[in-house]
Amino acid sequence: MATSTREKIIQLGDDLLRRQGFNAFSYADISKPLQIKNAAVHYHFPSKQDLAFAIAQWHKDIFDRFSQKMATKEPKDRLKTFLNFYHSIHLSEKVDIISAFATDWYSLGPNVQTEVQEFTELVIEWLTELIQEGLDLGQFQKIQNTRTTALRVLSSIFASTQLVRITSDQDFTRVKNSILEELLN
Amino acid sequence: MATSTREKIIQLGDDLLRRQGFNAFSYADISKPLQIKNAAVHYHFPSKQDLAFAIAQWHKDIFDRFSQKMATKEPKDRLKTFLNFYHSIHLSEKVDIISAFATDWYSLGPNVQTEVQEFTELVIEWLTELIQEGLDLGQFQKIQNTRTTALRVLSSIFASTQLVRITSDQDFTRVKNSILEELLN
DNA sequence: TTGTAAACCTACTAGTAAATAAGTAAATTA
DNA sequence: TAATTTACTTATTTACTAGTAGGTTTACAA
Repeated sequence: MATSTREKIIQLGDDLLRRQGFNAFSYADISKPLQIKNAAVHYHFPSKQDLAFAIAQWHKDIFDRFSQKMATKEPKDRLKTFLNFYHSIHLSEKVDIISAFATDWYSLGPNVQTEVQEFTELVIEWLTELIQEGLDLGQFQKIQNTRTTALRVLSSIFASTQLVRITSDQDFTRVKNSILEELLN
Repeated sequence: MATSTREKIIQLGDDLLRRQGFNAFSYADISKPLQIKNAAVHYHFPSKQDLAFAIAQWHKDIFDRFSQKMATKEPKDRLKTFLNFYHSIHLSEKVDIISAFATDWYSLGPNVQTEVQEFTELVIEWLTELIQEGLDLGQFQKIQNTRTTALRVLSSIFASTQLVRITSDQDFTRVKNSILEELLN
């Protein structure tokens, strides 16, 4: 399956956004590795905001496919897969896309912000439902409000992808296991 | 008490770093509001790395004074003060200094990274001790490993300062209260 | 075969970035 | 009081930034 230039730009842009931040990479950082000219990137994404928008959209699509594929699995396994997904992010020296957008929030145009908000709400709702289901099935322990728990799982895990840049790899595993232990019976 | 230009630059730099990110502000964003010339900023901080270093150092000093002032108070109150401190950060549309540095990690020189690491370890250790003391005094419930708990408190709270940029103010209060409830008897 | 549109490239602009050299005024020290 | 240091300014450099105008190639459709 051949990857289009457009797709390659999005993927590389995503990589740079999450490794270095929105204001830390330029169109040259994209065009050089892909061996195309600067203007070619501008052809696909006239402005950097357009690229940011496409990256946000891309993540929405990926998450949609992910949640559909996971729909049949039980809450416990869904949570584990989710946490493992973040583990792979942290190993690749990137941060979660939500926190990447959050830190550069005031550099983003309004339509990008809206797209990111929609994506984030999608993830929070997915986690909230997962937790509710886990409670109903007796797989999870009774905790607090489900949205609050979802928020804490999300923020713990994505702060960890940032924090371990400063401290150590160990600390990520620690937090990850602690989330599981806290929820699971 | 007159604030020196040097001090003003650090404070404004800190503000910009935590509101917009390291790569999103320029020396002009500092010199203009202070009504000095660009070169004056370079006089105090020859390179942007030097400024970042000074900001990190500044936070170490502040935290030192903070922890000394708090030393006599009991764990429960120390935790509350700590959480309230972060609440004020989030209200000012800034993020925690640790997460600000973490996101721009690969834009920082090695000496700045070391300084940030030292500061972060300081905060984690302070939190770890606080939790241990709280346990010993019977003010906190038995949780998991103390460092793990410290990491989760820290990452929850500082991810929240980012997350609420995307979602809502409410969500911050939710997480903050949840941390307290979880620990307190 | 001609027309057209997609996917580029060449070449450029205008603006901004960090950083520096050299000069100056005021305060501090010898 | 002379020398020096501190805290700047003016003026400039080098490098890079996002973004654009206009030309070229390729493929596909009429």
